[in-house]
Amino acid sequence: MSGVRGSQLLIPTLKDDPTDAEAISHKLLVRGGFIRQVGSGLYTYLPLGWRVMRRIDTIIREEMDTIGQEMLMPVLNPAELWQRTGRWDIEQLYKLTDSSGKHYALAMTHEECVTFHASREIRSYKELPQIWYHIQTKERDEPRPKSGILRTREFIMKDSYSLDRDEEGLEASYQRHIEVYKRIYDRCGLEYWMVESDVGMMGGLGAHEFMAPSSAGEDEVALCSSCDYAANVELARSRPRTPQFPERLDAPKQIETPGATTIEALAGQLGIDQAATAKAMVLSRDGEVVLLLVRGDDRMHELKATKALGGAYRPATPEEIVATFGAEPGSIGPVGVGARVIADETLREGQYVSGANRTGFHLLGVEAGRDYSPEFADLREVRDGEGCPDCDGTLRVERVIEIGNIFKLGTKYSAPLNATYLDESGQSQPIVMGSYGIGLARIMAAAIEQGHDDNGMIWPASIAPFQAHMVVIGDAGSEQFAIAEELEGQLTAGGTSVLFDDRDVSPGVKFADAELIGAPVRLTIGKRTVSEGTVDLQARRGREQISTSVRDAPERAQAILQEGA
RNA sequence: CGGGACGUGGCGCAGCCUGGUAGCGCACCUGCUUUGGGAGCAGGGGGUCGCGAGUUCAAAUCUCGCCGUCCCGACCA
Repeated sequence: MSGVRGSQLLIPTLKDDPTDAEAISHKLLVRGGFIRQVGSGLYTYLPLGWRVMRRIDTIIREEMDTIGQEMLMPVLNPAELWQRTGRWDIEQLYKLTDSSGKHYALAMTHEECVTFHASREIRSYKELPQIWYHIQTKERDEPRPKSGILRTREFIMKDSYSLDRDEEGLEASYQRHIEVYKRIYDRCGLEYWMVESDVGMMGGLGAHEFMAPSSAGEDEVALCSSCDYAANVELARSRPRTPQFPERLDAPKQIETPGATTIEALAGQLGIDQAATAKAMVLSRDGEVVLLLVRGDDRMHELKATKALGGAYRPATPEEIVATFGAEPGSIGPVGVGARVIADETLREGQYVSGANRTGFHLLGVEAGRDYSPEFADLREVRDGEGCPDCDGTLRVERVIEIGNIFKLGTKYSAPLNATYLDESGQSQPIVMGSYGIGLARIMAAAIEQGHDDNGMIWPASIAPFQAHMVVIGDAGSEQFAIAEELEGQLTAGGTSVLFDDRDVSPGVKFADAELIGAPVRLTIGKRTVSEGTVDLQARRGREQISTSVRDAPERAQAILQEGA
């Protein structure tokens, strides 16, 4: 084994940030010559980028092999499989027709395919449990690819599927995945959290996500400072502060509130706490007008509202509002209305100011249960600094990149695709399934988002494209070159991957590229070090350059790599 | 799908408002010098200005349409 020569490697680094890149990982990957864009949401991994992907791939494979069996399923799937599970109509699913008129889907994930195989190959409880996985290209017609490789239309995913006889078995497979996932992310040198997540429209029995903190992320999670509560804000709960209620009333009292059409104006005019008001939002779901209420100081969370309503909605038009409530927006409330009313859980107790359904008027002392009878649901968005729902701690809200997810599917797929087994008594039972995904490129991007400085990337040793970057100042045939080759041999013999930069460019270019590419350790061999019998060694992560003897250099380089994950 | 921006040698940009046939930096090629922080000098190559119509004697520049890319939002099994 030997290192890779810089003169033989495609290293198309750029001095300037690409115009259309926003995320740091996107900028650095393009600048460092790791990726190039082919079209919207479509990227080529150049040699440097692909080296990183392969190292991530290897880590995932090594860990997954401890619990599952690797296989490979096709990207192209017959339409029928997707029609049977009802997923054929998903907009993000690419559909195509072959020359004979048959319809196909480009798989966005492989529940259908796995379940198809399970239905044909699994006969008996004696063959369960199973965990099958593959690492393969996924296709999704993303409405809006973004942030470089963070959201693309084609990407490589490790997806695994557990087959169990019952929920107890599923729970065990789920736990085994959690342990394996933690080892994978630990080995990749990422900071991450496991959080409760929404099961999505596919139902299911529960789900978690693995989230890497980064400002480039698309999701937000709520984390408790003192216990292990951690949840995606899509379903996070919290203890809101207690409002300062005005004096209790035996019945609602109508008051004139001219021009007070916002909570801020209303609370200001009445001189009360915004949290002592109820904010009304009028929505339309399938043409039905529905009134949603949250506390005045809260914001409605759109996904929570969607779940409460049972599907997609739109804001009602002013005409619909006037027709339904007999008053204009800004004076709408729940008392005496014919429409469906859904109130946030915070409104169960206490008396709130709400619209009177008479333009320019509000009601004081409105009480759920007494004055109106809503459905209750969790509708409010959790905010940074609120109390933890499980303990006395405080929640903080952090932006994150989703680097993996795990779902308890139950029989969602096995039922429609007839994946069953015979139990001890000869009864046919549906297989209980789980599905588990990791996006390789997300790991790569998250590692950069979490490890970079002004000069470039700072890779964890475990997934770096090269672990050691040798800057050789001198031509082939020089004394520097000979010493560098000797060091290269020792490093590679010790299992270290080496980029031997022998390019015919100035030293400044080599140093700049070394920092951009971000190998965790850099060795510099020049005339000066040769005359002293030394090598200059530098850890990429903010460390001073040290001078060491040629003999000690490999060992000291190894030591730096050990520290760097 | 709604909103915004952009599209000019490989990359980053200027020129457009006020029409007159394209320029700068980097990169690239050749030669010489240089070699511990994105080298110097000299010479050189490369662009039907995203595409299509229109206005005009004349369009990178004005008008209309389309396409592409990015950003915000919606969406994200």
